[in-house]
Amino acid sequence: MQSDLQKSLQLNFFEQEGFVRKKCKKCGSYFWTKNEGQELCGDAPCVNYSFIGNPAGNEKHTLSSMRESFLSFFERNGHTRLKRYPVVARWRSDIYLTIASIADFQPHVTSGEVPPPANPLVISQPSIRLNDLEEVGRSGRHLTMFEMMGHHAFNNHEQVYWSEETIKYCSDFLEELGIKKEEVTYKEGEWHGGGNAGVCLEVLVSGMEVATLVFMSLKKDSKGKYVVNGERYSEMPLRIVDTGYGLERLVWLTNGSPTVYDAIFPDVIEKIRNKAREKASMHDIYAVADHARCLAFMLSDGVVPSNAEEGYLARLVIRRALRLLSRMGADIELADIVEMHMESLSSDFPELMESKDVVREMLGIETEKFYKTLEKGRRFVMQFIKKEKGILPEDLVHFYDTYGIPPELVKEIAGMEIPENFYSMVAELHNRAPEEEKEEEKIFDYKTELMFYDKPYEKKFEASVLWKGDFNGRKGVILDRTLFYPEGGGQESDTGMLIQNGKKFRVLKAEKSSDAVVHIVEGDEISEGKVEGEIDWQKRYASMRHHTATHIINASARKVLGNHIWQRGSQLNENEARLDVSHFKRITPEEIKQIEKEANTVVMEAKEVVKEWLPRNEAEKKYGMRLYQGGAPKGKILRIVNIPEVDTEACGGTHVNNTAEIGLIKIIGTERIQDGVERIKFSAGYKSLEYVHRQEDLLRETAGILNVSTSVLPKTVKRFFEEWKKLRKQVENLQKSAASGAVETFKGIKIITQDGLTPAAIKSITGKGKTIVISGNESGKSAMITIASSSDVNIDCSKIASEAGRILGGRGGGRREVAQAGGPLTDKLGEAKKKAVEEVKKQLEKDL
RNA sequence: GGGCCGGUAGAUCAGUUGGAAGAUCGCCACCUUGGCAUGGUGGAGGCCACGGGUUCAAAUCCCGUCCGGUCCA
Repeated sequence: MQSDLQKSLQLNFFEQEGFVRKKCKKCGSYFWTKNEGQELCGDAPCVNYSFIGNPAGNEKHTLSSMRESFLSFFERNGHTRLKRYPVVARWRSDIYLTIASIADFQPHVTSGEVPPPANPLVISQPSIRLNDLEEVGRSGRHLTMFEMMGHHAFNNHEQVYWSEETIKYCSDFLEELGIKKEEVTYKEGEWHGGGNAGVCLEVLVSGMEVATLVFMSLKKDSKGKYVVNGERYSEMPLRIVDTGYGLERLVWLTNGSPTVYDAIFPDVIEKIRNKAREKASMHDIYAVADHARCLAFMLSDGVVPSNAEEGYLARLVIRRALRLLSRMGADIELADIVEMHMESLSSDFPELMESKDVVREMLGIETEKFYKTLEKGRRFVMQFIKKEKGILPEDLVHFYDTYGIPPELVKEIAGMEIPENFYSMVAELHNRAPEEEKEEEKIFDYKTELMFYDKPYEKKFEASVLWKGDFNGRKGVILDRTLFYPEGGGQESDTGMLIQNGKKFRVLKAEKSSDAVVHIVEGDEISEGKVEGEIDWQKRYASMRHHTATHIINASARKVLGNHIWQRGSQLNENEARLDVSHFKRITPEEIKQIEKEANTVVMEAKEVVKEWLPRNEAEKKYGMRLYQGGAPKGKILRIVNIPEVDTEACGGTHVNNTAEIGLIKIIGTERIQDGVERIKFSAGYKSLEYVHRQEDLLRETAGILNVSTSVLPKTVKRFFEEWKKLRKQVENLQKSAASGAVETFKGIKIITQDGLTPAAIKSITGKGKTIVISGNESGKSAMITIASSSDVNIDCSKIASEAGRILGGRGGGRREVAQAGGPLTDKLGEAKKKAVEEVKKQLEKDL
């Protein structure tokens, strides 16, 4: 550690309380202790846990009582208590899951852009980390989901507190738990994450790290003077106290049980054990109990199991739990275990129970899917063994990667050993070059006033040219203000005209570049000075309808399908809109109708669409995390589009003033773009009408062909299709029974020449023996001949086909017993058939 | 977001280098039996996902669409 950073940890607290700084004999790190004789840092692996069977503190705590002790301690000491954030980090684009309490405030608060929701604050944040998945259950201390309790202070303009106060709080809190200063060791260290870094103190009790006190004062900077973990950092104006107390670890510490699992959810473990086989491994039972708790949070916070993104992480945990459950032969469903957790957690987190039914259903579907995959895999492996006579390690990897067949299953069937480096072999497959860095965007210092927010219904405006020139190879113009909506938030850009001195410049597109809007134009050179602008109102108004309709469809889908519905993307233009939502099964036609009905009800209720600008914190407080449907918005002031009692979203798009303007919302179809994500396509206003008209035309045209009324179309089409199938069969059968064409007997062999025979008929005829069939066929631009013989006739049809094909101007070939020839010269079909008969006879003569 | 597989009879799947659409189970009818399980014989059931391309010829090769499976970040 760099010495100036190190010095910042020489706190007055240590001096006043009689702590001494020492260097660990084993690992060489520096630590603070009250015991002069202490030689080791007090952290694993230098020392072992000493609290097992010998709990620390004056009272055995539960999760609930420990959490409350922590939160109320800091509340008493001037901190504001915050509710937990979801375990899905929807406000962040760099991580899927919330991995720490500080993650709640990254990047906007830690960057200084947005003030913290309270300062200082205290929170207990459920966090999920899947890095050590393999260790969970086995190590006795690893968890996939844990609560990180943290008190945070953000020191910027106002100075809240820094390291001295932080360590005092920590020490006082531990003493309240009955852990004396003599029992605590503080180890110096560095911390980095999420683009920030700083020094930290690890708080160690009885050999376990129970908390980390981080003093975040650095930000990533390639020219910075500090180096942490190989990256350069520089000092930042915002200094952040980031503490993380492990709730589960503290509970464990005060219980002294053999594992952390026994301390935090003993009842769940007991129930699983009762249902499991006698010899089931405790490691497996612990792991299942842990995974189920993780799932309780993930699934009820709206993660839908999927083959991509955070949904895949949920599936990973589910499948691991299912595998363990089946290994221990447990007579209990995963959903039951998850529900047990939800019930016992519900007194502290009542929101978990709200999605109980959906969670059950999702787990049911996932369980079914998993066993189906296993069953398919089992059959596949058996067949593979039969065919290939052996399985190579590469095959094992391929099975897993492509079909999801776990190697254990292959081992069970084929008895082969799983290579030690199996998972690194899988990783190898997915190795790829790091992504190319994006080209740096042109950054302008100009700022364009966005007029379309205040005046969404204006069509014309006047403005001055601030800049003109080349913009990524096209002509660009920046104005001081504009009505043109630049591409963004899934909404396409406006088009229109710029007019200067009577000269017109077509605007093809508008793009945002930092604070400026660049208009991409066509035409002569524009000059400095004033311009008039006019947007293509038809296109804009249709886009506005589609955008507001998108919010309504989102809300309607949530109402019909459930609370797990979140927007996963959207695209809209003047013609149609599509909305991707998280959902765990296909949306049925019936549900589509319901969503459509809900949406159009909102339209008919003629609700006002309220648009307002709110500071981020205020908006979150007022409307909650549901705001973030379209991903993570930037900035400290958010634009809120609110359809009262229906939907509220942070959104920068253009919207109509009243839902009645939208007109008919018509859902056109759904697609499943990935497991767990459904795309709903729809249109609004005139576009819906156009769609309905197209559908009607289609029906009328179809009915016209059949000369029936549209109402009997299905019945009629069905009848025709059935009849067609029946007739086709009849033709086949007739041909089989009566080969009525020319029959000639040559050397005791029947030579049948009849055109238009179906393959099935030819087969049936040659099946009788001593027969040769030559059948011609003309279809459009080409002629074809099939030559077939029964197996007791010694001729080579392939050669004959080759000859005949040449006559038809093409080629021919096939097998000995049956061959085809064809070519474009349809008028030579007769000649080709004659040739074929001649060749047949020639071969028969030779044979005799 | 990226990669890899697949879509053939009601179900599970074969289908070789492009050259006549198959097996097993299930279904129907008949035979065997006092009846049932079973056994025997015969039969029905396929726009080979859809659209386009290459070719004399495509279930097979190429492209696109739709539907499904799976792994990774």
